[in-house]
Amino acid sequence: MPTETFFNLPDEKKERIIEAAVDEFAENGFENAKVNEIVRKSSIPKGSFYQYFRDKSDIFKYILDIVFEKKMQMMTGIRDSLERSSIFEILRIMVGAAIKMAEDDPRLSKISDDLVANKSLMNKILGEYSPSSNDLISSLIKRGKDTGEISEWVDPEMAAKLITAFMLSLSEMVRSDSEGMLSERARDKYLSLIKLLEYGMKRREDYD
Amino acid sequence: MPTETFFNLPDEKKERIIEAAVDEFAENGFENAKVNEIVRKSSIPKGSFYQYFRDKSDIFKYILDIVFEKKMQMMTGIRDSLERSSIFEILRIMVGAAIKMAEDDPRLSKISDDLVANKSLMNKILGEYSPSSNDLISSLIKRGKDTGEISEWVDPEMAAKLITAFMLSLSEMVRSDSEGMLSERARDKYLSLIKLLEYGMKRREDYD
Amino acid sequence: MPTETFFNLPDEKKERIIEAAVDEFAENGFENAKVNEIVRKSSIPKGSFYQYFRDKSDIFKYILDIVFEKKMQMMTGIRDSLERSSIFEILRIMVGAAIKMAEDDPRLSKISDDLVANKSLMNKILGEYSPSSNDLISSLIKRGKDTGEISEWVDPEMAAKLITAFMLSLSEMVRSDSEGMLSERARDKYLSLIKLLEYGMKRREDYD
Amino acid sequence: MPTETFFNLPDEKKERIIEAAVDEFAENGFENAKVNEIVRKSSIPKGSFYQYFRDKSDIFKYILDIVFEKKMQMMTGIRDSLERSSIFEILRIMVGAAIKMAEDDPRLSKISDDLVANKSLMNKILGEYSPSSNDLISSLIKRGKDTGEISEWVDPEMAAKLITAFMLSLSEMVRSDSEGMLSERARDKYLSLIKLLEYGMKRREDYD
DNA sequence: TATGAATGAGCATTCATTCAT
DNA sequence: AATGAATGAATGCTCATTCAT
Repeated sequence: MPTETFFNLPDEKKERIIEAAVDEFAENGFENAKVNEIVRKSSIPKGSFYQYFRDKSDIFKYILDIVFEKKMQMMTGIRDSLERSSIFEILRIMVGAAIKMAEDDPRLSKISDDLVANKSLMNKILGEYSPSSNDLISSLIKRGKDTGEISEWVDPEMAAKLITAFMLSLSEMVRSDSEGMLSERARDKYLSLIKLLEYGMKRREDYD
Repeated sequence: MPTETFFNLPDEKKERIIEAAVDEFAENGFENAKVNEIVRKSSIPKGSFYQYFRDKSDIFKYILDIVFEKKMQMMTGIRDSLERSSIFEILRIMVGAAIKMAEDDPRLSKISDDLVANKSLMNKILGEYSPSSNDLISSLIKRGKDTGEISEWVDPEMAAKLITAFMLSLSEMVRSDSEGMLSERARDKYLSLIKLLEYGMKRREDYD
Repeated sequence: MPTETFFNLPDEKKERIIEAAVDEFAENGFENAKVNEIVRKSSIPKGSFYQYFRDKSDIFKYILDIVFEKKMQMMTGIRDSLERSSIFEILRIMVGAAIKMAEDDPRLSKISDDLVANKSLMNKILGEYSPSSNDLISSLIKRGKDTGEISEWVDPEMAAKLITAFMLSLSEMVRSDSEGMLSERARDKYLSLIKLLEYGMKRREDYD
Repeated sequence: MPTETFFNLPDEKKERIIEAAVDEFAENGFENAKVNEIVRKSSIPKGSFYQYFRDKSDIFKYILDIVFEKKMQMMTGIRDSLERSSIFEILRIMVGAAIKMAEDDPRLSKISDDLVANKSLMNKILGEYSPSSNDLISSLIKRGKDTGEISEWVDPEMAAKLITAFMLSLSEMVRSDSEGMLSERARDKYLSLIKLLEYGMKRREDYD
């Protein structure tokens, strides 16, 4: 965590530092990000940096906090629907959130995805265990199997990992989508992939 | 390519060097791998390293050759079936190969996956363009749409990216599968994911 | 150009570094000069060097700036006389400047001469083209031919190269002149060489 | 000096090695020439190189021997005329020889010139003293003054150095003369520079 | 003697972190 | 608290020379 000194800074300055760090981490990942560069981009003295943050990991973790917060904001609506909606509906919401995040704030989205994709980094930064979205998703799938929405043969852990990979890949597609794909059509295209997942897992008489 | 000097080395030594390099690249990726470390692990003088390889890229490319060769061995059977089999059959073979590779030689599998996942690295190492498995897969999907196996609404490029992500994720699962899952049951589990994909994309009267 | 960091250094330290660099470059030329040596001679940490200068070229260019400035100081008087003096008068001034420089600051003189003599270095350091003293001198000679001061048969380009070589050689002589030759006599001696050039090129009835 | 081993080699091999060394030294000068490269170009084993020559200096000195020998061949005619010709005639012959050498064997010419121009290299390679062409030329000039051919005010040592610089510069011009300048016209152009020197030094009533 | 692998000191450069004011 | 200079271990790479067969 940043020091008190950091939090006492005027907002504008804090903003500038965060901005610079987000930029640097999104572009280069944790390992290749340079403290020098963050310091340069935010125009603060190098010494100050180490008065605000213990080290590179420290500011990275702080940025991650921001990422998670943002993610949670995007997910509002999920919580409410968690109880009453079909699992596919929930999935659709989550995917929608991921897409929105990738569109609205590609850099935060990138940082988050990097972390999810890179287990050793995750352990290094966040310590041994880490809840991960996998757990949430696999529990959703289990429930889906219980309610009969999802086929018997689907393995929850496996499917959860697949879905995670799928969402990462979606984010990446959105981010690298140079044309922007103009919202509507884009979303359609992406959502068709969810349809794929849904058809894949859905329980049906003629198949099981 | 390594120099002749390298190829003239006693097998034991070559082995040691390759071993060290595979280790280092698998663990750290290209950028973060250290020549120093390869040199230390294989107990050769630093100068020798540069008598065997032009630079870090050189030995990395060489390791990639080994990776591809291994991959090709694993894929035997695909070539033959490429013409006559259903696209899902082919997918099943490819996935089987990826799984076998991840089981047999997790480090090579890791190196390969890193490359597939990291476009900029790919360009840096292998030159500007590079076919990528995406191209193969998306053309398979197109064919599937033509023959009516696959639903109209499936977007080939998107689905290809998804499948690629899926395969990467599969590899990763297998690799991190500490118990080993002892073959049979494991494969079943993994293959069920393909079923998911198949059901997801397959053309069906009641849905399209 | 050096970084701001460098310019903020106490004068004594800047001096020490410049001193060390001038020494090193004068003695070994650009290619063979060692950053390590500059660092050792000036007793600064290696890391600091790279906080002051981008790389070896950077400090070299900076030293060249100093060289040129010095040269310009020495040349005061040329500007004024450029229009109204005979070409031989101008040459005399230039030579005088070169000599003074070689006496006052042999190391700077050496560095400058190296650059003039080494076209490929010049291109490498200063970019593709570079006016070079040849251009100035050959245009002077052309003018001399126009005004009838210089014989018809003199080829300006050739003569310019000769004169450049002559001036380099003069500098070198002065520098290696261990006794110092105590000013007056020295200058006489050197100036006699210009007389040689003058007589050589001057238009005369009985010869042309 | 090369070892006996070297001299016992078949001519073709000796030739190849010399060829490679001349190439490398002409292109890069002594300091920047690489033993590795000589070894590569001549296709001999690295170990052999050190069985033929003590070190890099050793082969360089040997190449210098060849250079001098060649130079002497080119100078034939000088010896004979040394006694009876006017000093300017002799100079003309020397210059002619330098030009011929630069045309016939630009690489040897380059190596030789580098040495003449680089006193510290000369000392390093040939030991403290070294006769140098200067001595010959300055004694010629002295004689010229004695016989009244050359003006009183000419300082022999200085003029000798000038002439040396002049000859180096001539060689360089010839070598870099990409068009080749088709012999005849070329020589004229170059010889006009000697005329310049001659007119410059010659004793004349109206000047002295 | 021929061969080519072995060696290691040396080079330019980078960067996270600490220190002094 | 702010500042920016100081630091040095580490990195990728080079090359003359020696060693072992």
